[in-house]
Amino acid sequence: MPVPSPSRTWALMLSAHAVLLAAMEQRLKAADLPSLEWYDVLWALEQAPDHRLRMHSLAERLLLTRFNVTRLVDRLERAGLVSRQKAKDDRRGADAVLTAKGRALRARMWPVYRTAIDEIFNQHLTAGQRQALEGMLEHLLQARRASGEE
Amino acid sequence: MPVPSPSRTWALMLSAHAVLLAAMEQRLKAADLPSLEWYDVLWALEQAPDHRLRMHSLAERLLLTRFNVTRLVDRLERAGLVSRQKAKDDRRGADAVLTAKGRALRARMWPVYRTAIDEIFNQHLTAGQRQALEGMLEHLLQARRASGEE
DNA sequence: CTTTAGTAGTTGCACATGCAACTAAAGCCT
DNA sequence: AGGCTTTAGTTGCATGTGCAACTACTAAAG
Repeated sequence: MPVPSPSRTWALMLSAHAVLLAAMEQRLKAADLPSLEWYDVLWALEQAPDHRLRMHSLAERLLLTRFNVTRLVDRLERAGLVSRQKAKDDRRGADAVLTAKGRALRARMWPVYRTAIDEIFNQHLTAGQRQALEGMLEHLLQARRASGEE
Repeated sequence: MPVPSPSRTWALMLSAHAVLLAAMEQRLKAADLPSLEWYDVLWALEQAPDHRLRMHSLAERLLLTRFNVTRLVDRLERAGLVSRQKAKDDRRGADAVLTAKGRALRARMWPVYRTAIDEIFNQHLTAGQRQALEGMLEHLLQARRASGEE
């Protein structure tokens, strides 16, 4: 007769993620801004050299599948926030490139997102707790990476 | 000129969630079992008195919207894992009721899920870390609840 | 070269989700 | 009782996601 409750800690992690993320999204929506997913794309591109990334490395950074990124970029392109350009060195490839409008939108999103992170997340933890949490999460991620590349 | 990286801790939380959850789902799929979402429904019902729950309280427990639960239960019902029964006391209401088949499936899923939680999550943290983590997550959730019910 | 294998990205189709509108039944209020 | 509001749950429609199959190109092997 197993105790069938999944590890309490893991269950809490799932709940906390769901609740906090929903709260974040709500903040953005209330400010008439697009989703966190769009923010992630814009931010990934803004950080990238020349504000451009190959589709597959964008997928890797965002932890999404290639075909999902294809369509995510479709949407951002329709909204004029990024544009697609054929890669020079490999004629199969395409870069997603941040547009001026995309940069401007990200700049408008960031203060809202930042405030939400502070109020929903950071503010409720001490610096020591945040550091401990980072350590744990990084360790978990690293363990996963190690087991994935066998 | 804001530093536009979202809080590193928060970003790590998002990444870790995505990566660990994907790993969990993969384990289930590799064992030819349905998703965690289905597990959650089955487990919520198994814990409930009489193995039944009103649709809206199921939604609340699973942190899903009502209409999403409607269709989630549709799918589980089609698979014979739960059945719907009109509530007696309130003729608008409906209960989702766990079937024998549903119980059996959850029993088959649990060992796989449990192992995955151990190997992907628990094993990489000390008991002290898990406890600290639980404390933080609970505190965050509680802060959210407090701010939600104003 | 030219065949074969692999990689980058997209697309068709089936399925899942979000939102607003809907039906049906309670619950109030006078 | 009759009407107004609220609550439970479902559904239509537009949008998003997952998987396998596809096109176009590159790279490797003979």
